[in-house]
Amino acid sequence: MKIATWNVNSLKVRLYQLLDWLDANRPDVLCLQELKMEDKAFPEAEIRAAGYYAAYSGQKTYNGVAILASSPPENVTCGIPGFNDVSIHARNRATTTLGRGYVSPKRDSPPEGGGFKPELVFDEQKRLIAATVGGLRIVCGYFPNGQTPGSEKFAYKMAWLDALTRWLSTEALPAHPNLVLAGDFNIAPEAADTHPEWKGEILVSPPERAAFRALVECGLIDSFRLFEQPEQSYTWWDYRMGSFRRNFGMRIDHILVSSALRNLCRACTVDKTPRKLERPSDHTPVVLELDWPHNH
DNA sequence: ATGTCGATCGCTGATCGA
Repeated sequence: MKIATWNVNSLKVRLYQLLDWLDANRPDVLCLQELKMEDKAFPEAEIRAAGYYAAYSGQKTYNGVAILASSPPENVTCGIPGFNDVSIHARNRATTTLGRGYVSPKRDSPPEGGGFKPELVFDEQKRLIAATVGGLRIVCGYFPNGQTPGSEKFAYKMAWLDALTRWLSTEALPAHPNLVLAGDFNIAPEAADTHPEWKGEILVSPPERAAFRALVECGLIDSFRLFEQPEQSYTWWDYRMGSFRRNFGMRIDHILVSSALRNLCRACTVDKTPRKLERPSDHTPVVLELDWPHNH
């Protein structure tokens, strides 16, 4: 099986690059992030004509994730159980200030007497989709960016990471020992994963890296590091400042595999070619070759 | 550290997020 991940930064803009890439690479599974479109706009016919089935969870302007596969994805679930569907009042404020488009459901007027009433709030950010393809559980994630350490968005990122790790260790991994977690993690796990002169804090801060380690410690392996890799391998370069030309990037897109799959990994590579096209995404695909028959 | 993108609202530019 060939399993890939790519943050396309608008599926509308990148559709023809995506179709070309599918033709050229024929992955069995492709995880997509930052669709930035609602489900009703998803290019179902074009994807199907390219020979792929799709499970998707879209959103206008922000986020949106999909799993494309050469056989129909089964048992599709969206969001992190316990995070997306059971938020408490304390999160309400954070949710409403996370930007345009993240409007919380209307609150009822305060109860008589002004007493505090815990309130359930649905987290609307479409950042996670999971499905079974060829007997493998595929989890596709668009991790929060976090903006800057100390910000409200950073707190959201850390809460999201915590919820993801809990869900994987207590539910998803026990239920699906053969699991792949792929996507835009918005974390460069080690010093080797950023340009040596990188100065920023976000995506590399100690708490984010600790959260990445906690994720790995619940029973996952960074497949990219199972293999010898070129120096300064990155998956994302800022559009500004000629970052791609200077290879001033970061490795923030990852394919993690459960321990049961470790010895089946054959190769993991970054494909820089789409980043060289006209109007590229700022991210480029990562591809894992797994010794796992599609009709397992 | 930010020179670029992409999307929105709604006008052809300002604003936001990354």
